[in-house]
Amino acid sequence: MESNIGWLLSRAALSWRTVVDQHMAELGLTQTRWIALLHLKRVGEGCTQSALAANIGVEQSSMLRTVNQLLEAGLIERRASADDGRCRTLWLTDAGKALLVDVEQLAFKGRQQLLAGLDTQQRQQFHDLLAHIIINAHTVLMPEQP
Amino acid sequence: MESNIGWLLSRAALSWRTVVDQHMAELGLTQTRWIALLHLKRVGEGCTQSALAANIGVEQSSMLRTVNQLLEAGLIERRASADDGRCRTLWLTDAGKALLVDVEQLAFKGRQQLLAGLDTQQRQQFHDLLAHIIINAHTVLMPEQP
DNA sequence: TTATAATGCTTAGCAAGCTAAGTATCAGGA
DNA sequence: TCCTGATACTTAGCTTGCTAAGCATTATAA
Repeated sequence: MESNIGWLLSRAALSWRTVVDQHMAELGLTQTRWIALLHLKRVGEGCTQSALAANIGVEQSSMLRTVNQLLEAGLIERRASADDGRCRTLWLTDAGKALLVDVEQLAFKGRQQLLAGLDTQQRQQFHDLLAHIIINAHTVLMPEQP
Repeated sequence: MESNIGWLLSRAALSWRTVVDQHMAELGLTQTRWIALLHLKRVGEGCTQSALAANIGVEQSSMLRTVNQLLEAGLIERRASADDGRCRTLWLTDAGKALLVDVEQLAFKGRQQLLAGLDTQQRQQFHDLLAHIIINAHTVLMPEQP
C-alpha cells in the first residue's frame, strides 16, 4: 500500500507544522518564523538575506516575507552593508535573543511529542529516509547539476 | 541530529509535490487535483463534497476550491442530490475518466523516482513512520477525542 | 572605459492548506 | 407544529511555499 505515501508525507508535514505552531503561538511565532530566527543565530548575525535563505533552503522572495514579519515584531534588525550596496545584513535584537531561549525549549517539547514512541534507531531511520527523498527529488528536478 | 527532522519533513513533502506537479503539468493537473479525481473514483461517483473531503482528509472549504477547478476543467460534474437539498453530488465526466488512466501512470512513475534506492522494507518503514507521526500529532491536537 | 552579465533585494500574483462566519436545509424534541 | 441544533455548502481572508519580472549595484570582459 505504498500508493499513498506521497499523500501521507504531505499530511505528516502539515500535522507537524500545526502542532509546532500551536506551541509557538504563545510566543507569537509560527514555524517559519522561529526557524528563521534559529538559523540567523546559527549562520551568524550580520549575514545577508540571501545567505539566510540559502541556509534554510527557501527562495529569497519567501525569506523576504518572513524577515519583514520578524522586523515588524521587533525581533531582528536590518542594516545596509558597508561592503556591498546591494546587501542588507540581519541582526538579532535583544528581544529576539531572549525569545530564542523559549523557542528552543518549545521546539524540543513539540519534537518529543511528535516523535513519541519512536526509539533512537527509528528516529535516525526517519531522518535518513527524508533526506533520501529530498536527494531523489533534487536529482529529478535538477538533472546534471551539482 | 534530530533537531531538524521537522524541517526535513516539510522540505521532503514540498519536494515530493514539486516532482509530481512537474509530471502532471502536461495533463494540466496539480497533485491536489489528481488526488481529488482519484479519490472520487475510489469513494464512488455520486458522493457528496463533504464525503470526498473527509476521505481525503482536508476541510470542506479546501475541497470546494479543488472541486471548482475540476468543474472548470470539465473533468467532473456537480448535480443536486434528490435525497437531500443540502448536498451536491459529484460525478466524473468522460474526459475525467479518460484522464485518470494517464494520471495513474504518471503517479506511479513519479513515485518510483522519489522512492528510488529504497527497498520494499524501507518503503514500508517510511509508510509506518509517517502514519505514526500523523497519529501522534492527532493525539496532541485532539486530546481525549476519537 | 564601457557594455554585458551576475547578484541582491523587492514586488506581484498563484497554489493549497487552514479557520471563521454566513446561508440553506434537514432532523429531533418540547 | 415549531424551535433548536446539526449538517452541507459557500465565502472571505490568513499563511507560506513558489515563479516571474523589475530595479539597483557589482563584477567581468571586450
